[in-house]
Amino acid sequence: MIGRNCIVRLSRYKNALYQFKKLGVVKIFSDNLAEAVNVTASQVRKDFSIFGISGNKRGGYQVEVLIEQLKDILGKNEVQKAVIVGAGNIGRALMNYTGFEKEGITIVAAFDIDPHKFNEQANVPIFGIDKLNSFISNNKITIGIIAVPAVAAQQVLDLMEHAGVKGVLNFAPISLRANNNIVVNNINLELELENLIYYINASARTKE
Amino acid sequence: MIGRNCIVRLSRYKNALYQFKKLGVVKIFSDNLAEAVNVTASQVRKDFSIFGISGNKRGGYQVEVLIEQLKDILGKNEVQKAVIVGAGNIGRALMNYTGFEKEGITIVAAFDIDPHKFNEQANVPIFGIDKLNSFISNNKITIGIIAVPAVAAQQVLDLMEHAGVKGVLNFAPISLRANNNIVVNNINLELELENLIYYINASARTKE
DNA sequence: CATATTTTGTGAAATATTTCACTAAACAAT
DNA sequence: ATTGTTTAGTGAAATATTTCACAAAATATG
Ligand SMILES: NC(=O)c1ccc[n+]([C@@H]2O[C@H](COP(=O)([O-])OP(=O)(O)OC[C@H]3O[C@@H](n4cnc5c(N)ncnc54)[C@H](O)[C@@H]3O)[C@@H](O)[C@H]2O)c1
Ligand SMILES: NC(=O)c1ccc[n+]([C@@H]2O[C@H](COP(=O)([O-])OP(=O)(O)OC[C@H]3O[C@@H](n4cnc5c(N)ncnc54)[C@H](O)[C@@H]3O)[C@@H](O)[C@H]2O)c1
Repeated sequence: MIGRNCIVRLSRYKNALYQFKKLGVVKIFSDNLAEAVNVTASQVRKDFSIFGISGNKRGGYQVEVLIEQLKDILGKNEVQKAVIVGAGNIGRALMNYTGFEKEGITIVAAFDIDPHKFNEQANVPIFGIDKLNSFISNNKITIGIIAVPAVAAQQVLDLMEHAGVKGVLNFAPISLRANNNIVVNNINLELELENLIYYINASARTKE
Repeated sequence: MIGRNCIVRLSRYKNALYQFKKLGVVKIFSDNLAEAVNVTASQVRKDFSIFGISGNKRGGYQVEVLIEQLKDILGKNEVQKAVIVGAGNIGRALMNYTGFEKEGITIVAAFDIDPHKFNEQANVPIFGIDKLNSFISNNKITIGIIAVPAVAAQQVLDLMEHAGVKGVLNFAPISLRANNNIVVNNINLELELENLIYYINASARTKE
């Protein structure tokens, strides 16, 4: 199985390629991409070779072709539907965000336990949590986003898993238990800040 | 220099330890922690050995002591002050979040370019971006959070860097250029979802 | 008190990841 | 055509990370 960092780099290459494309760049070399993504040129070539992506010696890679190949590997050639559970601060920020659409990800509905939050007419409708199971199976939703308080997160994950969700992005700062038929990625902002603080201090220490 | 994954694990150990402490657990063994964090017991011990954390053979580690040692390594024994730039969806979600305080991180102010967003009386006051520089230096802020649109992100980073911020958490989905006197951690949610999609598909492929 | 058991701490071994370095293809220049 | 230059592709080497496995310490047991 291919490591997460490698897949993250593929996403970064793709993003960099979008920028290059916007600037009118048509062909690109491994070292241009390397610089844009802050890795070595051989890393770029090795990553590509793992996935059988090839360019032309002395001619580099065609930007458009490369984007398509990366999108293909990353499973971006069909629109992905996601639901959010928890229409609080984070949940609403995500619902209002328009940037996922251009990445082929649509947030189709949200669910909450608090009736004050319900709003079936909103752009992203907010339903009661009791509707989650049928909504997911009727609409073949594969992605769930957990944006509820930590205490409720495991229970929401269990609901999602049972309903047939295949992957979960979890914002609650606790580690969740899941079967291995479901993929869970955690966004833990406390941890990210903590991590930042470590490296700030580490870098201050090195400088003395 | 010690890799990010190792530091991330330290944070996870600490979080797991808080849970154990809450349950009244006083001493703990490497395999308990390993299970809680989903790594091997020797990984736990190796991590600890890197930082000179030691327990007692057959007696394991004292939960309270271990928490303090980890907090110390992670630089959590003093309160850290952070500012947000960009009082939009994400910026406001972070301002309203009370969970950072218990981690010793205080969001002391936010800054925006749009006068409609200004609110100097709010719990977390929102000022004009022109006040950023003096606020950071007067208040010795070390952490900046970028929550502005991608096009403005580099410019905000430059302002922060110039003002003396040492570490930045960036929510804009682009790669930023910084000197190496400043640490930048990126939270790229598009990328995280993309990554999730890759592994969902990969796991579907494996199962056939 | 002696013996058995548990669990740490850590070199060594095993894996995984990244970088090196070189071959060969593609193209340009003459 | 010939020669030179550039750059992809890739095994091999170098590094980094994780796991193994075992000696030594701490504690329990009889
Ligand atoms: N807001 C942030 O900036 C931030 C930062 C870091 C982490 N987080 C984490 O993200 C999660 C959400 O944070 P938030 O600030 O949006 O919280 P919030 O309290 O604003 O929103 C949580 C929402 O979840 C709903 N909810 C609670 N239990 C539920 C259940 N069982 N089923 C369905 N809905 C339920 C609540 O009604 C509420 O609307 C939390 O775990 C938090 O720790 C948030
Ligand atoms: N909202 C989300 O869920 C979400 C998800 C993924 C990524 N992001 C990223 O996070 C960032 C913020 O997203 P958002 O949804 O909060 O955007 P938003 O448009 O709601 O808010 C951006 C804020 O930044 C302010 N701003 C713009 N230029 C500025 C400048 N030069 N100086 C100071 N303030 C400035 C705007 O006035 C606005 O208040 C974006 O880069 C976005 O791509 C957001």
